Amino acid sequence: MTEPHWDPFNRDCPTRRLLDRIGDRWTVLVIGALAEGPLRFGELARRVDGVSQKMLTQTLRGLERDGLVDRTLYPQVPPRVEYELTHAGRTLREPLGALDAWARTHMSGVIAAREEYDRAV
Amino acid sequence: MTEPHWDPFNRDCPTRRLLDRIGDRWTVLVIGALAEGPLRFGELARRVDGVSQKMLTQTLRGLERDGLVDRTLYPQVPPRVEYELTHAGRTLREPLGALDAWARTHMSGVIAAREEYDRAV
DNA sequence: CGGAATCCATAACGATACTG
DNA sequence: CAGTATCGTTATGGATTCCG
Repeated sequence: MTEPHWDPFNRDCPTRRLLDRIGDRWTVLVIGALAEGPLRFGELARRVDGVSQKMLTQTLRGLERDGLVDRTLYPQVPPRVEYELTHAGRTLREPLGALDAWARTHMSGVIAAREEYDRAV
Repeated sequence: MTEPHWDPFNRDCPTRRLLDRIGDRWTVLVIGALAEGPLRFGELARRVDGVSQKMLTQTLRGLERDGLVDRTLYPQVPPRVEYELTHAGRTLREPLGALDAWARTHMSGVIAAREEYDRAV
């Protein structure tokens, strides 16, 4: 049986492009916060603990640009802006959920290994 | 039906810790290169196109520290060093493979959306 | 309320040179 | 071969201020 493998070998493979896209501190977290449904800007800011206004805006713009998030402006005063995952964005929930499941079951072991390693050094 | 969701809401959740771990330019690519079996340092460097010696070393040290990669030194001259995924490291192949599958099917659409968005601006 | 614009600190990374 | 050490650059993100 051949093990599954993905192709990280050349600079322009889809995997690298995806990593360039979601490999920052906030993108995955914002998608996670939007996984259950639309949220306003301020709600998002409160849910994703620690994100600054600037980074939240920047992250959302990037996701919008890539067709993963829809932005809806309700022209009121004060303005109301809602963000929600597009269809494409929703398809990301599954693989990201798998990654999260891995984190929940294995991450404590990783932390333990790390502390063990640091003691040895 | 409640949608599956993962918890990105507080700073210390496992998901954030995982993202801190694999959310750099090279870690996921190195795991991918090791997915099929052990490799020597030089082989890894050639496969992960564009990685510098420094970053490859640094990435491998981090993975070793976290118990995801084993390092075996064969005391010869010149030295031979082999890296391979640990059991924990191998369990990461599946969720990362799912992410890669997503990239292969959706990434071209993402790129297209991006170019469309940039034309509009 | 939901940003945009600016400034600044640091972390991430790459290139190069050297070594057991 | 498989690193380590150092340096310089760029990317990233945080804090602050201002605005419709």
